[in-house]
Amino acid sequence: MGDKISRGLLRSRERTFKALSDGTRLEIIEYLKDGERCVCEIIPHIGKAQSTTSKNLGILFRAGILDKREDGKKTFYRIKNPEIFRLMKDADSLNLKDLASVSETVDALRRAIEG
Amino acid sequence: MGDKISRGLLRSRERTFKALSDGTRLEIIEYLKDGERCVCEIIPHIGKAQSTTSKNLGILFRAGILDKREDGKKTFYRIKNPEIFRLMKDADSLNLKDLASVSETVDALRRAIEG
DNA sequence: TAGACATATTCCAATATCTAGATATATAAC
DNA sequence: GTTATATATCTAGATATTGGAATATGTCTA
Repeated sequence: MGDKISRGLLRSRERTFKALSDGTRLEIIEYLKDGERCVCEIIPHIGKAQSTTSKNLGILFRAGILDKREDGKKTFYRIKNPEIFRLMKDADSLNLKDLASVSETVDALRRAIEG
Repeated sequence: MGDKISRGLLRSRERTFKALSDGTRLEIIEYLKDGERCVCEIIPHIGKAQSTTSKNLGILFRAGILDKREDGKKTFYRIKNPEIFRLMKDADSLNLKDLASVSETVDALRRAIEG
């Protein structure tokens, strides 16, 4: 209990969460859920400029979230570690519990009014 | 496979990760690991201005990560849902796997050089 | 070899957001 | 009135996001 957490661990958490705190990058991750895709597919799917998409891919790559493979003139990105999806699921379940408690509150209010 | 993720889910993930993408806020979360603390304890522990700390507490509260309870003239904050620590663990294990692969690489290089 | 293509990278500009501190005010409890 | 806290305003600096344009690299192809 109460163990001091290392600065380094905090900093790497921050880096990870920062990489994930952008909608465009979250969409890229979702798009790669089913397997690797070449940049030429990712760009039109995301619908942003080439430089923008390339920069975001670089951010995810440097954060250790994506991996890449070059084949001829194409580059394919993929999820480096599927554990990232557990992170997503955990985030979702946190958010869903929030929604659930809101809906419980709404239900309670409804009962109070109608009942 | 390939199910379209809802915009709403993406947006709430983004909100969650954004709230977690700041070192000060990560420290607050760590500080609350062992139970609730009043703002009067959190401020000196974090070592930032009162307004700054209060703002960060508000961000975590509005993101659904912290809960609060008022007692007299004091306010106590606590972790709303301990699942948040699973998120932290997941982030750590992603990062540690990265470190592991770096250290494997270093080891391989060392073997190659030293024979 | 010349040229087309895929991608990364860099530079630039515009805009937006974040972070923090300082200060002041509002509220409620003591 | 003092204390604890939240909130708002203002400032200032830092960082992020995007697009555009240009450039560099490397690969494939005619």
